[in-house]
Amino acid sequence: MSRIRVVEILRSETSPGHITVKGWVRTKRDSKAFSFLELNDGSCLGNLQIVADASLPGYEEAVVPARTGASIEVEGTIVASQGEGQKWELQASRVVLVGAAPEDYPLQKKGHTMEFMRSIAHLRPRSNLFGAVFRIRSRMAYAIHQFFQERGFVYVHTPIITGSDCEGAGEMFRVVTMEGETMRTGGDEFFGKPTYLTVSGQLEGETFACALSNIYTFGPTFRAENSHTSRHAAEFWMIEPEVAFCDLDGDMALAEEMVKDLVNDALVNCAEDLDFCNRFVDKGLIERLEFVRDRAFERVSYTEAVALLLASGQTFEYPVEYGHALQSEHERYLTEHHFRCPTTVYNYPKEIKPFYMRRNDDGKTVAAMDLLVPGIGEIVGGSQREERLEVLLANLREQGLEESAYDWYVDLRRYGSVPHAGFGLGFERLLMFVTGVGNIRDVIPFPRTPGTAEF
RNA sequence: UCCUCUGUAGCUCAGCGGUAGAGCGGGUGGCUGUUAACCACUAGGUCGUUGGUUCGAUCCCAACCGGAGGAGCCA
Repeated sequence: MSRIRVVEILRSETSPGHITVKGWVRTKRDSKAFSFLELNDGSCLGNLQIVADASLPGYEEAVVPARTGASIEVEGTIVASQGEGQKWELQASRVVLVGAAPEDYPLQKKGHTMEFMRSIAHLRPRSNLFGAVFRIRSRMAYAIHQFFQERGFVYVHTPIITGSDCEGAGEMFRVVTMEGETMRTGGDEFFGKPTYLTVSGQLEGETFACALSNIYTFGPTFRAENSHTSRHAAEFWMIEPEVAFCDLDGDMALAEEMVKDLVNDALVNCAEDLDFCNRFVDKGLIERLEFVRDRAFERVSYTEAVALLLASGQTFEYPVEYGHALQSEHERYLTEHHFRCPTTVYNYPKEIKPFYMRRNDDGKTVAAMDLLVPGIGEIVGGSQREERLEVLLANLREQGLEESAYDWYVDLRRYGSVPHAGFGLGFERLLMFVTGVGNIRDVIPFPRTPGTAEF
């Protein structure tokens, strides 16, 4: 008999009748005459309650040893439950123990700390929270493709191994080939030159935007920063759209629309899992997501933001000063106290931003933007790109960068240059925002952070 | 890289200058259409590592290792 998924049964209006389910035992309650088993197969948060009479053939061999963590296959009839707490239950006619779980199975029927769960990352998806988080992660990945595909964006796979050693977006991991235990470098490089793991697909993405108009990338990104925070990982996923014939306003509008769309998608399609997060992770989660979906985001220029912070009367650990980057505490004040909603800050001083951002007419600022959300900070960083050849070359020189290394990038400005803009959205930061989970390590299946590459 | 906190049973923690306890989990028995079930009994620990102080250290000190939070950097 073919297997039916638990989610289908739990959502069924009428009894699916005689069926087979397969999954893992979450808990079991024995009585003399029968056992209750809670079966979860990962198709949804909820478990299916199974009633197994002690008179079943094979009860001793299959049901008795089917303790928490064991995998089983059960055939039987779905009937309305006599007990409180569930609509349907499975009256078993046959139970097969597929894989036993000894009594040292680490996941107990109690709350565990997130730290402990990280130490058993191979088993934590079997818990309620991590099952929910990773179903949401999957759905959000799908929703991202849907968002862009519906708007005519082309998905581009930019390289993971890159030779651009000064993308300016952070410390990079070096790619080398091994000769036994020694690394082959110098004049004997596999690629003929030093290569690195990408820190951004933006520069390559721009080339495709200047051909296919609207593109996006969605893939792994690597930073070798020695960061020990709840918001940084060495390996994470990033979404980077790039749009030709687009200015900063269009860029900001796209970022805001995207965040709203993804939040809405989660509310609609991950309701049960979000409800769990709302109850056990962050009590205000759903209210906040609905707020983000329904209300317009705030927009302020960097100059206005600085004035606002100076006028706030707040004492900050780092003083607010025009020309300096906004500190975490400043961003937090804006999103969590002043506006109390997602906020886009734009037009930053050119000195604190990279060479490729478009110089504004005031000569002092560039057309950059950061979308900040309460609780997390920057979730999107983007800009209109400098499309004027002479200005771009001047920027390269001003920042002491080797012009020849960016030859192909500069070519975009030599041949049919167009105004264009784009941004990067940290996938995991979005997930933290959507699930309320406070640590990036808990929205990545097997997180890589300094000193940790287990599993 | 810097600052702070932390490391005691499988898990979560308490404790004390004279070598340790609880709850949960595990095991055994009982009971019940149960649902983080309940009741009784029971087994688990060279108190992160290495030095130092001391008659004596799990407890005090130092270094190291691991974990967490914050800062910077950013996504």
